[in-house]
Amino acid sequence: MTQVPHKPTVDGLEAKWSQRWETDGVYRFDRTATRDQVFSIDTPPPTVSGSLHMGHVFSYTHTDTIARYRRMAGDNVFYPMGWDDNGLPTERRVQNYFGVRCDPTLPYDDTFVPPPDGGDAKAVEARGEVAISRRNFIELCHVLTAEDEHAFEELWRQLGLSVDWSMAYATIDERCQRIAQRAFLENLERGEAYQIEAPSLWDVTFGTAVAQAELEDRERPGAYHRIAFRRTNSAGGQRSRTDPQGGHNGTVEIETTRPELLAACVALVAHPDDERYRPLFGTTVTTPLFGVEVPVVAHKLAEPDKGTGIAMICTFGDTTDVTWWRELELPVRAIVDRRGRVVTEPPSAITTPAGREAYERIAGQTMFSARAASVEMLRETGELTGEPRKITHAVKFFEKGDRPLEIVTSRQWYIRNGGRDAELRDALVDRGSQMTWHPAYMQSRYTNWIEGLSGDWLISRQRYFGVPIPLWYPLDDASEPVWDHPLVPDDGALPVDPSSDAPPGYDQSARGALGGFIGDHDVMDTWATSSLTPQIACGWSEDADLWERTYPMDMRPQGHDIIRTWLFSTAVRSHLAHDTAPWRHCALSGWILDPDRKKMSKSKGNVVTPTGLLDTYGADAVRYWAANGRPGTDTAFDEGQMKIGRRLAIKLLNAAKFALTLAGDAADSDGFRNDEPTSNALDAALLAGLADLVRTTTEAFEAFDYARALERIEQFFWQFTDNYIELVKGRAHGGQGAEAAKDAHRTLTVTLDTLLRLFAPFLPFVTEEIWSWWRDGSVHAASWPSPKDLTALASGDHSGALWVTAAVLSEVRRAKTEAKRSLRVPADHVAVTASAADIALLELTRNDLTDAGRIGELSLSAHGSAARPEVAVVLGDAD
RNA sequence: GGGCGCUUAGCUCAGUUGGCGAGAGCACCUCCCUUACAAGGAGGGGGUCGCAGGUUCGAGUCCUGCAGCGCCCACCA
Repeated sequence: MTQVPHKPTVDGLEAKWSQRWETDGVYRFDRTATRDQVFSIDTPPPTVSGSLHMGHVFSYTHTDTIARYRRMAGDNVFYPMGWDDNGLPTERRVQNYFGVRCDPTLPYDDTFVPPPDGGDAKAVEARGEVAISRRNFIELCHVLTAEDEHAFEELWRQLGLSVDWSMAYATIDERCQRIAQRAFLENLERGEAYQIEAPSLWDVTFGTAVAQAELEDRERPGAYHRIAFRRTNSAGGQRSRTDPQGGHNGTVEIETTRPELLAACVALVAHPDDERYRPLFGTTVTTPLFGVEVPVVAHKLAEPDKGTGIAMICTFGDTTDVTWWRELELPVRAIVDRRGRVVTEPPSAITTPAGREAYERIAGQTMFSARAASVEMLRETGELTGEPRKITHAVKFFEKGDRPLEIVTSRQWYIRNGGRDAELRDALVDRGSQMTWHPAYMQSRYTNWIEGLSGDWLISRQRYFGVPIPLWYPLDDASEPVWDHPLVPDDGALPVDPSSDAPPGYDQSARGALGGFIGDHDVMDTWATSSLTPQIACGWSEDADLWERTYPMDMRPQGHDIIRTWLFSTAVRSHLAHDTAPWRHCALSGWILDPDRKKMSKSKGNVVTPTGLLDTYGADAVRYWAANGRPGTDTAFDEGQMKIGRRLAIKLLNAAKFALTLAGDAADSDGFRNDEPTSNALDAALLAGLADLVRTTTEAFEAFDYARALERIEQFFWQFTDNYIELVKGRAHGGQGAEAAKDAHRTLTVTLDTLLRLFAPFLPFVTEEIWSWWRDGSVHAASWPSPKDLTALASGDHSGALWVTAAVLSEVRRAKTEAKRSLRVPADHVAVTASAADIALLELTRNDLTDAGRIGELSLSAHGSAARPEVAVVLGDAD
């Protein structure tokens, strides 16, 4: 029985229905479904240490519309949600909030309780940071992230994501750690993970190595310093003249932005074809200040038109230095330590008293101070030519850091990703072609990234809140670790923390002892866990049954900015472990830009919080805004769109109320299984249009183009309310007899029913509300409409009838509006001239038309094949 | 330097195999309290579809070149 409220409202629907969906298990995954019946979604777990922002709402809504469509289309949707709480952002929060510091050398303290003054910044500052073990630190991370996750889940529910909450996971939870460690150990076993000591990019603030994928360039001011090197075999005194023209007389001039690295200089390099420097190849020069003899070498990466065309190679100033050092087999003369300071002990190559003295002045200094000191010394000795020339240049930063990266040599773990192996690289590029990209052009970002890789994936981090590298190293007779023979845990023991657990066959007392062991202190990069979300979500190595039903996954939604990190690293893991692509479809979402076209981000301070908007406009309205963002396209934040979304939701409520009232008892019947098709031209035209709409939106959804689907549905809906309902009012009220009314009632019922299903993926709350007035169950469990059912309801081809009738009605309205009269004013006489075909259709709909337009006399005449009807209107007297 | 994308009304954007006068929403203007909806409804004004060529009976839609904007990447001395 239809129960329509008198004054329907969109307010309060979120709380009402999200609760009902949960208790009814509307979105629960059906574990009995086989792989071909399942649509599995690899939701990228959002980072919980920050607040949710509109970008999240935007892209997660896109995914949800697809999920809801697939569910209605008959798939069993596997739609879990995860939280990414692993990694640096959480560490920083915990550190500040509780006032603690992680010291991985400390033993676990199982009696530890969090400082009670957590959150009280002043109290924390007064007492200073407390050092705790890694395990204790991680426990605190769990405490804090659990709260964050709760808040996130609430918001997602308010937004109406049709997630199966029973399958939530967190990347630092025990199961995820176990899977991450197991996957790593398998990589190790297959030779895909390896450890080497090599120069790598290093963040001096966080004290950790970072990976290529985590770099970003930032423009920074710098200066070229022109510095003279003395040619060793040119003899002469200690202070040879410098030659402003370029130093042919006994000196060679280079330009550098990093004069503080002079002590780390191991060679000068120029292009092999550079005539100016050819005579110097094979000779040596002496470094200024430090008096170290270094060779002049040739390499094709040296660019003749950059600086003076000859550069100094330091170990290590930038990644080019690393390439030169490796390919030219130069010695190491490192002077930068892990804190970003000059090491106190000078390189052994510096032997002269003057050199040692010069080194004294930079030892222990920060790069900044060392640079100033170096420049000063070079001025004193006259080896600085002219003044430093200011420039702006790009410098590499860790994306989360705020000091330039240095390059330091350290022992690190890597996973092969094609960066040093053409065959693997090609195979991974190929995997990209096994996935369908939405939009398609995004694939080139994936391909480009792989083709530009310069090394394998560095996965070890010298941090704490992360999944530990599950290895130990035996200590030899000299108490030196035997790096080549790591000790591996038993699978049953996973996850392990090598800093507090002992390896198989050892006792805890052997830790650090002669002939004993040490644990690996490092954790894995957060991406090393995040890249396993398909394995985590689908239960790899833990739940074979679930794995069988869900992997490889159907869809991976994510932002286009993390193709190089998340998407790519996930492809790597699946390729190595399962020899498959992780997903069939990659759906990329754009960013939310503020009105100034900047990406919204916390650091820019232009973030708008979603909660307030959800409260103001309602979830359906916010979803409407999001769903209007084209796949892959950056979209401006626009509250105006939310207002329109809210209006749409309200309009839907009112139109539904009205349609159901008009339809009366007919609404209670199915509507689809009526004996005879309608013969009314207007009804048939509407139903034909509706069938077309269903076809179009189905195609759009199959191509993951939710935005296109919404656009079409909305367009049809307004046509339905503005024209069809207006035209059919009189007939539905019985103005043309009972039989004619029945057709109208059924058409109203069927159209509303269909529109609700079509709108359901976008406006889940308001559609569910209306559905509940007159239908059983949830609209979200209802089937997606079929065009066949709709065309079966209409007899004859009258598809143009609605259009031409509405066009005439519009002309009549215009006449009234332009006469500044009310639409209630009768039109005494309306004369329409149109093509024969249109006139024939108008004859069929004339009663509806005269009702809706309050037309006294309607005369129709066919004339030629005019494209659009010409309408002459004579208005009546005042009402 | 390489790759990708964008450039349509004042603003935000649709326009999918090239086809009969170029669309929507917002903003602006006019009118209407019509018994579904005044946080509404009915109408209206406004665009040489970035520029220059080309293919075609016909191009916003295809091709070439150019320009501007944005993003990604690059070994940035």
